[in-house]
Amino acid sequence: MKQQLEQAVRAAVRDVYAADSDVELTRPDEQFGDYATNVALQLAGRLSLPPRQIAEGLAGQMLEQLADVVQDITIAGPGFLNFRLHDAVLGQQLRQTVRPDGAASRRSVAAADRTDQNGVRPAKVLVDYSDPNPFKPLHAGHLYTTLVGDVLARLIERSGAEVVRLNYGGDVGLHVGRCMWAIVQYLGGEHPNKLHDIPEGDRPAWLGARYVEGTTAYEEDETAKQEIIVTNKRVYELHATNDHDSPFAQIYWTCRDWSYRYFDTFYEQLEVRPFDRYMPESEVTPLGLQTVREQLEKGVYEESEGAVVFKGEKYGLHTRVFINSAGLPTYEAKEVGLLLTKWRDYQFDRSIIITANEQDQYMQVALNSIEQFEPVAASRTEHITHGVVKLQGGVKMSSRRGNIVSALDIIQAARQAGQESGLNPSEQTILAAIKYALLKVRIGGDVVYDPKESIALEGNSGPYLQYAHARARSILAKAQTVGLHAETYEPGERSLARKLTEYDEVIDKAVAELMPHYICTYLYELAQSFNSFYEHNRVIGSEREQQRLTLVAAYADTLKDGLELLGIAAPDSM
RNA sequence: GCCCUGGUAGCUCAGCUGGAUAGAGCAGAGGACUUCUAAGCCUAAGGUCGCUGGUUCGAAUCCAGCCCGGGGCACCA
Repeated sequence: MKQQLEQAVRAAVRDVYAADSDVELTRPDEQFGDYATNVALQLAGRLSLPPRQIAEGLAGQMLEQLADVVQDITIAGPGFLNFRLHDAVLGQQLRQTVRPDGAASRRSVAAADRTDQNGVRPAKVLVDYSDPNPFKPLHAGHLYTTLVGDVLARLIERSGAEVVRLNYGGDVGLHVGRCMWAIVQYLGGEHPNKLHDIPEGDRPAWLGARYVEGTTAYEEDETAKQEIIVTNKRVYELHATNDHDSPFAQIYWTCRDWSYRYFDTFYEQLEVRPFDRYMPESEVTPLGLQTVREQLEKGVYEESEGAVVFKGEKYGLHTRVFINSAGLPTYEAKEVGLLLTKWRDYQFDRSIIITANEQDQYMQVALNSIEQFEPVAASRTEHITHGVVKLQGGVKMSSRRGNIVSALDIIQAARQAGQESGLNPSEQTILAAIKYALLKVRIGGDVVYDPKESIALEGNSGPYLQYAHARARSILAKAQTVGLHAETYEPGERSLARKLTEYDEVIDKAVAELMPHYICTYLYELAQSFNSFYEHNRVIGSEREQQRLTLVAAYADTLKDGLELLGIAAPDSM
């Protein structure tokens, strides 16, 4: 519908004024119509004509041509053209938008997402997110980045692309050295059998405590620091020699496994989609190291003070170390290995990496260096960054100290707020509260998380929308049948119908820009629109029961589809 | 110092590829209701869109400079 009207406007502009224009229809305030365009205002300067006069010329041309679709075209304000659809057309549009049988069948957007470069097969899109490091605790930031990644992957899937969910994690590197050092200290030497004494449920917390000890020792104790550096090297060697047998290696593999199990449990608890592949650093590091050395000879990288660096200054960036003076790869070299491994294994059409924005500049340097020798893979890679999660009240929770807020603390805070509200929400509702609260704000900036507000049943919250959905289902459950559609609408019905037809446009925009908060905003507005309709219009027992039930059903299906796209469950009753 | 981010109502945020009176929620004020889940509905109040210039018929939106917050700037990730 939108495209059809846009074409009609473009054609009219061509026919009447012999001009080309980029026409983008918008959704105006309801009092004006169903669709609007400001094309007359844009043309006014070029044509040296008053905008309202241009609008009149266009309206006259289109009115006849669009008679089957549009009941009127009006001109308002400085020269906006407003279109109002026939009720029957709106009803037809609604049937195309909402398909109760298979919500997931809705198509979407951008050809670039839907197909590969030649437009033949579905595009293969890699989405790399969450990326927790084994041997380190999951903090609030991991919770956020996991939810963002999960929903972006869902959005891309909705566009028809084939999505591969990747989880990259640092199972080698200084943080592992720190933790391994503290583990060995704790065990009183390299005694892997002593690990069995630690109860299964305590293991994540136990590893977290060791990590904090190792970090503190590294910063405060010079002897420990030297030992940790040695430990770090031994971890790399263990991978290089494929050592699974030495006592040190046994400790490493056992604890690494604990970490991965802990991550899996976490993802299950969050009810996010499972990952298709874990790509631990140890797996990509050799290729990264080798590539950086090769490109060092070709002049992409340079030696400086014993290290191998990329000088980003000529590209407006800064210099970063890829291989340190001890010959060990830094995160940068690992990133090279990661990207090349992705490229080798998937030949992706698009690769998206989601991280916190503190990695923004570093990633630019890494990508810029890769562009010098693998330009296609680099150009198909996008880095999306988000901010930091803060608890209401301004508590920071990011550093690698021991005073961080863990991911589970966030869930616990929501649960507690739920209990204090006296409503004892289900786990499903607690998850809805957290997910919606974090996803409703635009990705990019920091997010302030307020447990009380998130779990609140009034206002723009996940539980509110779950309830709105359950309410609609309950009306439908009371009805015998649901009508087919309406040919005419009363004003209250029409408003809701119009709002419902915006759904596809909102999804398209959310997918195209990878901005899930558009969906949140829309769903909330939709619920408000429905509540207002419902307050003023009797459904069951009304003369227009069938027409209204159609709207209720379309509304419930739309809410459910939208919530599920956000990874939020929509139970039929609450 | 340089680079990246952000600065919209008391609080938390939408709006930012320029357009019709700058929108929500929370908090605070008022109201309706013998009815399908009131977790709702209706009404009013609340704004120098960080500041100053510029571009434009038109700027919260684009450009420049400045102020304030967060992050990053060589061997951590």
